[in-house]
Amino acid sequence: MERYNFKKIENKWQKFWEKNKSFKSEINKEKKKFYCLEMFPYPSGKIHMGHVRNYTIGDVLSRFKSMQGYNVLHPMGWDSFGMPAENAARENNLHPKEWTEKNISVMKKQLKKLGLSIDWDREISTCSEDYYKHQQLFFIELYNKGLVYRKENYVNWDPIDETVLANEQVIDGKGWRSGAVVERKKLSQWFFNISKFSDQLLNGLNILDNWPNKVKTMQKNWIGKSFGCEINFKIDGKLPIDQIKCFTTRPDTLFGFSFLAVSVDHPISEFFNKDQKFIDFKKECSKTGTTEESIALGEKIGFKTDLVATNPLNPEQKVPVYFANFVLMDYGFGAVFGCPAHDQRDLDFANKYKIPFKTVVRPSDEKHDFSVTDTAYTGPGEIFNSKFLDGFKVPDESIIKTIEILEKEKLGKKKINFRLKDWGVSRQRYWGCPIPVAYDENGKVHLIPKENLPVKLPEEIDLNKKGNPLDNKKDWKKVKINNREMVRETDTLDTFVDSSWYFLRFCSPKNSDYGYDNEEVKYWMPVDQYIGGVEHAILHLLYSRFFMQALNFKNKNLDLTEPFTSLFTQGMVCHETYRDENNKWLSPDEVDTKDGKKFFLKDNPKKLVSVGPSESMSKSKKNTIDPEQMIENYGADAVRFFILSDSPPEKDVQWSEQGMTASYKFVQKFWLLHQKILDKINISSENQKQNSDIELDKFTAQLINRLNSHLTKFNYNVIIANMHETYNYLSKFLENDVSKNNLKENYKKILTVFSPILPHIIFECLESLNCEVFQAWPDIDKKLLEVENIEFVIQINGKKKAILSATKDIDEKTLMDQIKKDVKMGKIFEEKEINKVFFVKNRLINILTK
RNA sequence: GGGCGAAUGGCGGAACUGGUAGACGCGCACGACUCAAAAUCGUGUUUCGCAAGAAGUGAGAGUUCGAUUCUCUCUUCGCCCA
Repeated sequence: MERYNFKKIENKWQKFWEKNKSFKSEINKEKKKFYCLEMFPYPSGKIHMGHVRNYTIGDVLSRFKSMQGYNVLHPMGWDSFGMPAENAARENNLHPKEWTEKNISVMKKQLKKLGLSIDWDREISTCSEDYYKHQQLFFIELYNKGLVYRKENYVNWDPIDETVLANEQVIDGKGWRSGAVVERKKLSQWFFNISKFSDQLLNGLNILDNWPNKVKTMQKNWIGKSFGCEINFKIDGKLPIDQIKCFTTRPDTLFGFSFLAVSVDHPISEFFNKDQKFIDFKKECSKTGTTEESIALGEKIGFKTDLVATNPLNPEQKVPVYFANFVLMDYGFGAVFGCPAHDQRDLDFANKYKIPFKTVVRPSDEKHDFSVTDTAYTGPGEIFNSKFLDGFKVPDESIIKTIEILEKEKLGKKKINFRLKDWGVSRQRYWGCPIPVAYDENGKVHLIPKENLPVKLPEEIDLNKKGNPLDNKKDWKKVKINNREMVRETDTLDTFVDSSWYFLRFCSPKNSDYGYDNEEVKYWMPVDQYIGGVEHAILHLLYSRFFMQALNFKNKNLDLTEPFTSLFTQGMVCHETYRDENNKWLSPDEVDTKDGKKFFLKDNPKKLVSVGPSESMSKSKKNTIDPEQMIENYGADAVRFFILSDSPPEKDVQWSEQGMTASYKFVQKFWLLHQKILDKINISSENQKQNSDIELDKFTAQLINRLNSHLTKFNYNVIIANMHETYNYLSKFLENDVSKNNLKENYKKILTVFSPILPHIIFECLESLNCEVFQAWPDIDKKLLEVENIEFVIQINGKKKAILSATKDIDEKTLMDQIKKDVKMGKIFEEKEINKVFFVKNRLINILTK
């Protein structure tokens, strides 16, 4: 018997699918559509195991849905703008475009080797002019709708490289390449007005029933709607400042007011800009960084001003005004009122600067002597020490009533605040979509006329020069609009913009006059199932949702606000980590073991290797496994089988060599079994159905029934277990005498339902069984799911004592009689008196004795 | 610091709406084949116990005839936000 030659067979079917355009998708209004989308990859060089997992999950679903009769759209493309291309270009002296295109061609070949059911005719690449020209049009559309604007904002500035750094390029406050201390610098930049849709983006989450709650909570927290009030504090001092506005969610603690803190970027700071001490303080603040994290962890420092603020509810109370590093200008109004007793951060600050304060909330069970010293009290209770607020229940009643009082006295007003900030889309880089605007000699913004789009990236570029590459490109910058000399915008768009609408492009990838075609989008959208890593739970998904809002804004272009009906977030692929005696990372193929406990260097078995915990695969820790190598060694079917087998798709999975070989062996065994089944069919004759035939009918029906549910719930690891069970069952089953056609029909169904997992070998099996290779998903005869005999669990006092086979739907009395007749069980009733009996139909009986 | 989630054999994990815990795989042990090994096949494999039996799903409580599943407290771990 011939061993299964996966290389030959996989290649054969991949060619077959390609030649026949088996996965080409076209509008067909007769059929229900299913749009299955996996997050498209960044073409970094080669595919990694994360891609294999992501795309295998999507492929199984796509194939399943199309067998169920859906018209499936399953496209693939490339998120191909971005920084790594520029870095690689510098290192290898290769143009970003060439580098990117080379990677795409490699990765496309690799993906094809996985046997994915992708409609490659719809392939898109965000760095192609054909894609980004539409994006420029969207930019103009959004600009005209008033959703795009310019404002000054801080960036991480590397003074040596004269470049803006992304947050992840700042390591310990220094530029990752130059090592220079990073400065905060103000630049004029482009923003998308995402915060305009805060409420819609928040409320939209409510209809996304098929999104993981985790992701919805993350988005909800990110949007951060808070209910509170704005309060004007009267200011006295030598400066021309009358009042400072604060936002607070806890106006009810106003009698605990003990200082006012403002951001160093607050407009009033300009009155201090000549004070050397303030300048020093501001510099000190910039060292602690701007992220909320560094502020939370860092030391809280303040700069005391001579200003005095008045408590609006208690005008005789005057408190000092500080600049403080923990107040951010872009949240609220850049000013907070400090209430140390009921906010830990305020308390730390007050204790540090010895600012006196008062406790105004006490837990309901505490009496008059409650007071805060080192730990702020933020829980529920009631207001005290607060005159006319005394006795209000904290939090709800106290906050609402206090706001009512403030509004009545015209001291403040109710306000909803959002944490969500507008989306800064300017990037001072070359490899991105050019922003289609120019500036006249007065710096006024002019849109590039539509007929002059796309604004193409210049081909020739020097990435080794300091500064923004496009800004250095003097000839490219010059542009004539309406016969006026102007200067182009040299920033490019954040690559998150590229991925915010690619799912629309897939519906009509070749539409030339707009980013998408309305009719196609109406048919295919929304995405029925979106699959990707949870790391994109916030930004990418929120930006995509925003884009739908923005395209619909004013003109209801799409008549659709949520792009992704269902979302599935898959876990990561992990592997053990290895280090040598010098603590240097080692890759798995440099390491060997005999017993799975002691590991040593392959080249030098005397050198022991220390084994670290299994972590998500990453190049920096060298714990990666190359998918192409695995496909080469074991075949795509075996790799698909393994990546689905060991863990539920939403959880992390451990890569293991043993698991991989086991999967390979399964594929081989499956092929041998297939030969045996073919032989059995050949030698069997066409008989009347016997017991064994009916048993097989039932097995098949139950299998399909279980698979239906597992597939819709993404229990793919259980499907793999079912495949093993089926293998075990069939190999035993062949010992029976069977009816020829019955075996063939059942086996065909079994092959069919496993084909989404192992498409190549199953297509080969179906072909050799003389069957159509594209099978429809089989229906089940419901009668076959019924069972005649139930294995009843007999419990005495809640403990399992025996199992008794009884006919289906047996009643309690008949079953009790049977139990009493039973040799072993009967005795119990002689000894003990029955107190009560619990009978669960077709399941169990629980007998309680005295 | 806040939010969310998880915890089941040596390991990965199964268990429908509360109803036989440990499916399936890996590993391990023994056996067959072999001069031998690998591969393959077969048997076994939660723990304690010779056995009958008992205990058992992170710990402790609660609801229930019955809890891996529901409730509360705690511990540990993970993720996200900070």
